Amino acid sequence: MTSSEHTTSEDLRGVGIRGRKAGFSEDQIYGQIFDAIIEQRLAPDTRLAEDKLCDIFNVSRTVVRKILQRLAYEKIVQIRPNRGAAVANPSVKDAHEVFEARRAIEGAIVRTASAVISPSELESLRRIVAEEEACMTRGDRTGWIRLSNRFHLQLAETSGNETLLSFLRELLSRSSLVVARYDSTSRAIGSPATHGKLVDAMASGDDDKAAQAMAAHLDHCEAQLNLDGEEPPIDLHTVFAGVTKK
Amino acid sequence: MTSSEHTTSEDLRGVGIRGRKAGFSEDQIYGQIFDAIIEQRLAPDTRLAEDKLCDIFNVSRTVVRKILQRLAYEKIVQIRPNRGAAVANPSVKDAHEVFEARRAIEGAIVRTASAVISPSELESLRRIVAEEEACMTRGDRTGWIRLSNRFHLQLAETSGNETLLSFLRELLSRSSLVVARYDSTSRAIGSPATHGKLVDAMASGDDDKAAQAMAAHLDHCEAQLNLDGEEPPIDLHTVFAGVTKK
DNA sequence: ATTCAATTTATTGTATACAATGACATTGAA
DNA sequence: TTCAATGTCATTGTATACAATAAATTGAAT
Repeated sequence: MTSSEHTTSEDLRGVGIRGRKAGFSEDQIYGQIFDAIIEQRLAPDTRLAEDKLCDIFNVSRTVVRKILQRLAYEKIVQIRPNRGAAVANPSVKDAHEVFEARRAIEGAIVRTASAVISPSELESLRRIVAEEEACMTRGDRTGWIRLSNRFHLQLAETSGNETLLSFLRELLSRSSLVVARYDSTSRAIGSPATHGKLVDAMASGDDDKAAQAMAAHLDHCEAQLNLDGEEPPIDLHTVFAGVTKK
Repeated sequence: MTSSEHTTSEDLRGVGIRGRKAGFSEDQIYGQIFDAIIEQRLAPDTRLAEDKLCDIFNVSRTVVRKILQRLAYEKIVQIRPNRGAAVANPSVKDAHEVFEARRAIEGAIVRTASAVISPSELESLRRIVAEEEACMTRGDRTGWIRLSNRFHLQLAETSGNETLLSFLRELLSRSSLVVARYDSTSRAIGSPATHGKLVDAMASGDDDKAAQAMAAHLDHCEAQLNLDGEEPPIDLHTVFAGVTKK
């Protein structure tokens, strides 16, 4: 109980989550945990014990619990009653559902967006695509994912529909988890070239073409995932928990 | 402070919300508040003070707050920092967004559903439509709204996509608030006949036709709303709060 | 009377104490 | 060695106390 106080939170700190003496706003803490999950510094099924998070961020369990519940609403964290929170571990079905939902929502988004997008917004999108390419060639997977998400979010923002935007935000987070879980080679992030074609279609003002480009893009990403094989090997951990003697 | 203990919660109790001595699960309380809002027993902008809810349901503020946050996440309740929770009062823009999102999501749902729906599920849908007609002729607005929501939810359930289902659940709740706010004559609930046509299209196996029926249905509902006129008169209440002398 | 400031009151935000639950280890017998 | 039962420990669930904030009220000065 003496030494444990140090080791407890070290495993989370070691993952890039840092807290200080005092004063971390709820949103900041939320953002830190969110980023750690999305950027795959916290793997699926990693337990998020309340006390450890309290130690790290120097806040009470009240606010930690609030944040965990928020993450649970967004399906990034799973809370099981009396058993605490853990980073969500999406099933194969979840993965399919997320992409299906993205097709529906981003289809609508891209149609609206291509009708109202301004030249400067088009330019901004192209800039993101360029940065994506830089990340890809440099092998910066984390940056690449972040930029890809940024691309899709910006599209949603130009569509002007905050409701669709918030749905997409959730779906993008879940997509990141799906990629972390089912795409070891990062092929499912979606190539910058495809994003480029999407921008071209929007620039031409043909919303059907743009919608089709988006659908093709999402189909392609989903196809890159290893969803056909065996079920989540992470369950093995639980399955063999009683067998392996420590 | 003696008599206030009674009056405090009476205004909420008077709206059909009832608590007992002890023991109300979180989900039950959530459901009671949710239903009261959806069935329009609690009007938009009605304040939901934590203490009063605690009195009514005999639980601590901890659990009441958790429930309020959940409702806020679903955009049925609005929480302003340090100022408490109130029944959400959707703006005109919100109303348009909700219907736009429903077109996107229910379009996808109806396509998938019409591909996999069974005869018994078709029959079940028809039964709901029949009940809707009964409610309409009898003038039972509450029952009608409930059944209409039930119809759309069941469709989503047969599609099998839980992600789209949960999005739709949120959108239906928000739709109910929009109807409460912008449709005094209840024309925007959508006529049972339109639901009937939708079922016919699905029965024929033509998913394009079914999707089109859904789109037409939603367009029709949205068109029935009074969204063009002046901005929310409910704000007047606040505007005149300092003028009218009690 | 009206306006503004100061004070009081009501309500929400946060921390913490205690209760309840589930996980784990130890024990004992088959 | 395996299994079940039991007790201990770690962790989460709930209530409550206190702090912080915003609203309401009071009172004086104009």
